[in-house]
Amino acid sequence: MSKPDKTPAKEKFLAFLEQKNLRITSQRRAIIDTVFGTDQHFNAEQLLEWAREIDESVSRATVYRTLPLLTESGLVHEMDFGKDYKIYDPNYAEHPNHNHIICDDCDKVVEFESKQLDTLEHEISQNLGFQVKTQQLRINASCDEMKKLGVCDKKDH
Amino acid sequence: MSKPDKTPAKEKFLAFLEQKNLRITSQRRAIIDTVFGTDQHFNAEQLLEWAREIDESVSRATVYRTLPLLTESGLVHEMDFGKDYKIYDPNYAEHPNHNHIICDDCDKVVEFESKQLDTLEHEISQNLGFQVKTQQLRINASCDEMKKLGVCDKKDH
DNA sequence: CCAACAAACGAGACAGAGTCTCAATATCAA
DNA sequence: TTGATATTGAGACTCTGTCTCGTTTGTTGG
Repeated sequence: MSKPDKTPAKEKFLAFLEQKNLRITSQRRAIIDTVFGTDQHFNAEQLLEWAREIDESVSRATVYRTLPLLTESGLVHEMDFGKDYKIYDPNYAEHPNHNHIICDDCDKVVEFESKQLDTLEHEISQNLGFQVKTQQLRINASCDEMKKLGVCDKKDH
Repeated sequence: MSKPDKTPAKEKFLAFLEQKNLRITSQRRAIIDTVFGTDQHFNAEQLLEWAREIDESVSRATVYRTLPLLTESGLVHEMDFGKDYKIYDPNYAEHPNHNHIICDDCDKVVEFESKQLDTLEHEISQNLGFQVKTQQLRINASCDEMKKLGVCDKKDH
């Protein structure tokens, strides 16, 4: 549930703010506590909702202003999969360069890393004359197998 | 410039419409002629603009209504890369399952296919208990090497 | 502790992509 | 030709995200 080195990310981000001469406001605290207090992916609207549970005064604008700082710090990863899919990953520092499988049936997002895949991508890119900067692989799939094991939690909607 | 079997896609789509008991209107004709008359990627707004050159009466709503039909037919592929990156590929039937390298410097989009990559993706997914339905790999890169060869057309903006 | 400056704030206007409604129109089979 | 109905355009609307502006709040130096 709670990982042993979960708090440091928060400290790192506070240091990041200080280093950039940015102020630590109560609203930012609420946002930071939310982000680094969860293991889940989230989108901007969810973050707003959660942060408001800590500090009701947090506004939409502040959330949108803080998200770029979080990604800039390298501690949170932004994944822009298009409409309804712009989500943020608070565990990026621990698992950079991971890929995503999205279950079309239950919207579950599963992450994985593959050195083999990374290598292949770099190889191909280099052959085409490109230097990889970032990559984003998304696989849409169905997880019938997993349902049997109760891992795929089918939502009713 | 013009590929030898470019027209068939248009015929296929007309057949697709007929099969679904959908009507062939002048607006749809304009859109179809545009889509299957280009090799380029495009977004909804560009398609609207181009189609209006053929038939000025084409509306935004009709473009947005027709795009799902085009993707449903399997002849056009939608790639939702998020903000400003939802683009459509009219050559999908000829090159399914291809991947994209986007040059961050010049916005050029280069496509590639890799059997090795596909196989690896399927392998990994299967190991995690998923059946791949669609996949989308986007690599953001810089193409300094290509610039020398004049392949990367740096835009001024 | 206070003052003052700048950073950060919230509210709400705005922007862009896309969806939806509805009355009018066009297609196509009979 | 006609009639049932699919399709249309205009524009209202939604949603995500950005921007402005007047106010508030951190921070630093005194």
